[in-house]
Amino acid sequence: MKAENLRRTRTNVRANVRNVPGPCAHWNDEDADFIREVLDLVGDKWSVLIIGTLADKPVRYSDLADAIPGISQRMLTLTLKHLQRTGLVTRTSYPEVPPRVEYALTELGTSLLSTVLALAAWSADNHAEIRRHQTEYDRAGTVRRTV
Amino acid sequence: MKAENLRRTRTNVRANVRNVPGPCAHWNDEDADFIREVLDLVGDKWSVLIIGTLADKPVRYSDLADAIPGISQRMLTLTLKHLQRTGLVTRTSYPEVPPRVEYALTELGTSLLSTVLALAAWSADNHAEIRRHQTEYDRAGTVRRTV
DNA sequence: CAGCATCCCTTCCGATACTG
DNA sequence: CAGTATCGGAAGGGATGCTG
Repeated sequence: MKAENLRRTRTNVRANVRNVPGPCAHWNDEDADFIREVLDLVGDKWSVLIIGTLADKPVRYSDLADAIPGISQRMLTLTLKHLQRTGLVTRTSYPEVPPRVEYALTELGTSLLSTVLALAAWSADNHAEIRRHQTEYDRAGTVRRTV
Repeated sequence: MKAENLRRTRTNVRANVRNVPGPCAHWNDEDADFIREVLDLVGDKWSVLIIGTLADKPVRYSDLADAIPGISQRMLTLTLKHLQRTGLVTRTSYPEVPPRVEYALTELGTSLLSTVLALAAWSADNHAEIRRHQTEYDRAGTVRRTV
């Protein structure tokens, strides 16, 4: 189990501490793991784009590649497998020549889509304000660039 | 602008194509950029944990470090700066000895929290089913491990 | 058409040491 | 206490070539 490198350092102190303050009022440590699992899935570079593309109909592999700007073959395949494993999409291959494979959202995938749409709406709503903050923050950092 | 390596390859073909199919019924390419920006922010390893910890009261630097299991000093500082730049948290330092610095959610940060809570709820609700799919998927892959 | 395997460069991030 | 600076391993992800 390679527990040998649990040497206590200044970082990551809390692992060895009893009686810690709860991390957050909205979830416990275990919940935090779950949400991070979902965020790792959803926060990756392509998953959300794929889910969005599959939103209302099954799409075949090459059509996905065409529909999603900039995705590489490798990442398309990898992400689809990942989504499949999580139970968000299904893969159906039709024994024809030439071969045809269609990917579709499962019910689970659809339910996640609607949740993600809330985030998309937030993004659209607050995009301008975020930009404002960013440029202001960056401008403040440029003061006295003495070099 | 180093446009020289725009040699058209089999990957990433769409960049050179006119008349492409829209990527998704729920957002256009530009929206996709915004949502990915937010996902990059929120999908990173620590942002959500920090936001959750700041949910109902300002918290000082060292208390954040204690409250969030496993975070390194480097990542705490980095993520806080990132969240600041985006306008989700504020930093207030009190000129005392010893120094005290408190981080707090802005209104923007609070609004994002409530959106993220929806995702947290989804995670909790569907965690068990996701696990089911994962183990089933993995079991299927273990068939005929001939080596 | 629908992938898989390989190479390789970039980014992320934890550990560690040092400062106002 | 609240950071900054630097290093090195691990992971992410694009390009390319090959297969059923």
